[in-house]
Amino acid sequence: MSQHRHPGAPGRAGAVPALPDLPEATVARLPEYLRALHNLADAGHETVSSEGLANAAGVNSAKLRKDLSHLGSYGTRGVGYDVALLIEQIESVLGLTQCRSVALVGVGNLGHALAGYDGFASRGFRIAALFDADPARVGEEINGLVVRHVDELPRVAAEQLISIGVIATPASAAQAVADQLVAVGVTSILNFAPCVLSVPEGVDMRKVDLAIELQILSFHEHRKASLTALPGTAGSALTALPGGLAATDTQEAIGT
Amino acid sequence: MSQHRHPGAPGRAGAVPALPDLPEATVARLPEYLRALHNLADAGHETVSSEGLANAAGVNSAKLRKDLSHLGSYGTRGVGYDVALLIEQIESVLGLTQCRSVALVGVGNLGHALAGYDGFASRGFRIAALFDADPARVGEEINGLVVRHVDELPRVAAEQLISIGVIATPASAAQAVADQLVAVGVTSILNFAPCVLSVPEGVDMRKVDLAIELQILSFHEHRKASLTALPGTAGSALTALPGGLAATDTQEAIGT
DNA sequence: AGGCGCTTGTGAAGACGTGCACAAATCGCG
DNA sequence: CGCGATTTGTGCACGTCTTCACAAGCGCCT
Ligand SMILES: NC(=O)c1ccc[n+]([C@@H]2O[C@H](COP(=O)([O-])OP(=O)(O)OC[C@H]3O[C@@H](n4cnc5c(N)ncnc54)[C@H](O)[C@@H]3O)[C@@H](O)[C@H]2O)c1
Ligand SMILES: NC(=O)c1ccc[n+]([C@@H]2O[C@H](COP(=O)([O-])OP(=O)(O)OC[C@H]3O[C@@H](n4cnc5c(N)ncnc54)[C@H](O)[C@@H]3O)[C@@H](O)[C@H]2O)c1
Repeated sequence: MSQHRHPGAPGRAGAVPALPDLPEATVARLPEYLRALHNLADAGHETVSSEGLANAAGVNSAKLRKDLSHLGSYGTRGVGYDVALLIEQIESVLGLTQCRSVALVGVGNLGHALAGYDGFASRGFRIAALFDADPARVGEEINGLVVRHVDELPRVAAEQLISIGVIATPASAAQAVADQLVAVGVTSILNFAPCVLSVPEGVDMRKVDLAIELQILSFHEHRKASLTALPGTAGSALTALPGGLAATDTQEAIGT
Repeated sequence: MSQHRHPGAPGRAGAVPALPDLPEATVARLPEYLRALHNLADAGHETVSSEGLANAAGVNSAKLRKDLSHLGSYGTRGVGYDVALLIEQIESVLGLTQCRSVALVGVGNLGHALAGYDGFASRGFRIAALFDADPARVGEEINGLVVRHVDELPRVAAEQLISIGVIATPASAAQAVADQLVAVGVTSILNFAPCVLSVPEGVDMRKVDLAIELQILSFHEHRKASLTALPGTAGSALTALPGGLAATDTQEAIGT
């Protein structure tokens, strides 16, 4: 992945924050830290050690410290990190201090679930508009939002600034929708359709593909099966645990 | 990620296939190649060059060749790869030659969408059972499958071999559900709940988290905004493309 | 048969990510 | 005031992944 290293960009940011050019792997973990921190805050913790937070987020403590050090975070040696302060810092870095508007295109099977999901608002994202191409769906109201025809996208985008576009149409329509989103100035897209999309430089694309996840799991399942076929050691994977308690130390396969 | 290198395991597999211990990054891309290959096959192509397939899958051609070389694939120099043969090879490596049964736990907002999704069957996965804890949902029929109470999991799992468990419950119930799945012998789990789950060694866990994807996009959006604030060069990201055609060469940010 | 163009497979180098291990810093307590 | 317990921040080494560049192989055309 050679992306996100925009070539001619000078290392300095505009005004106050002085963005320190975080490693992509770190960025991908910050949201997990953030969720763990919110849980800790709700539980009444004022501070947390790197070990504690790492456990709560399911990562190595050294990795966590390095990640936080990248954003110049201030922990106190011998004590740990101030939970509230760290939440503030991470939210600031992730750009979550302002509420971001999301446009959802394709209100079918999956689109309905997404439109009704409350996990958006709780993290500072607001579904600003719903679009579909099917006249039968246009006008339907979901969660207080009316489904509009996708042709109205330019007009709606002109009214309110759309931060992120979400594509939940069939794969055959996804590229066209992406082009439309880009045309109205959307520079971040999350795609649920199982296909590759081309977008111009400067537009960020992320993809969620259920089938791929299942196939990766299938591979490991296949591999485990052919390993238990004959080796003398360890066939314990198939036996259930004694109690219902899972071991708290292991966590496997987070390809992300 | 130190996972998937099971320590004591000898390098040799059981019988025929001689699994060559693929790099994890390669495994994650094989499903994409597979989809691209199916598209090519449907379009009537008999062979494809690494360049052509790489384009269709949205990756670098050198990377694609190295990936395929890992599974000992036989392309022909000067010609390319036999599409049908390559499909067969990849499906065999991914363990897709046998149909895998999936158990879905949590038939709520998201669970309904998943249960009604036809992208499962088309890739060799079969939803074998639906479970929920809410008595009001038990008995409901979705897509020809009856929702059962989650307490019946052991009995159902004994009847049919479950390959993969999918968790679509609220986060508060996810760990308990994971424990139950592990207890009945499931060794691969796909989790949609926004939380970290502990599973014993030998069980593979993958996670799909919408909120994390949005927050990563938010970060890049934030970064782009503070870059366009003052630098003299390149403010072209905001201007729409000339036609509706997207450039075919760039693709950004696939953290997966 | 021979040459030519095209494509694969891979060695090597570099970029990136991870985790250990330890010095430096801070707090609390005697 | 000093000391020990604790925890952060990071230098360093290692493994993984990516990309370039090119020799070797294949088919086709003359
Ligand atoms: N349902 C799932 O659980 C699931 C899971 C993973 C991925 N997906 C993928 O998500 C996408 C949507 O899945 P779904 O099950 O909701 O399909 P669906 O057919 O139920 O919904 C698709 C919706 O998109 C609309 N649409 C079609 N063309 C459009 C266009 N050009 N502009 C705007 N809207 C348009 C249709 O009218 C329809 O309402 C598919 O690509 C699917 O492969 C679905
Ligand atoms: N809806 C979305 O678009 C979306 C997107 C991303 C992630 N998620 C996550 O997916 C999960 C499900 O979301 P949802 O919108 O479908 O929620 P939901 O509340 O609509 O559905 C949850 C279902 O799980 C069932 N359930 C609760 N405890 C259970 C248990 N112990 N065993 C079995 N079933 C149990 C409930 O009865 C309910 O039917 C949540 O964790 C959510 O954060 C949802």
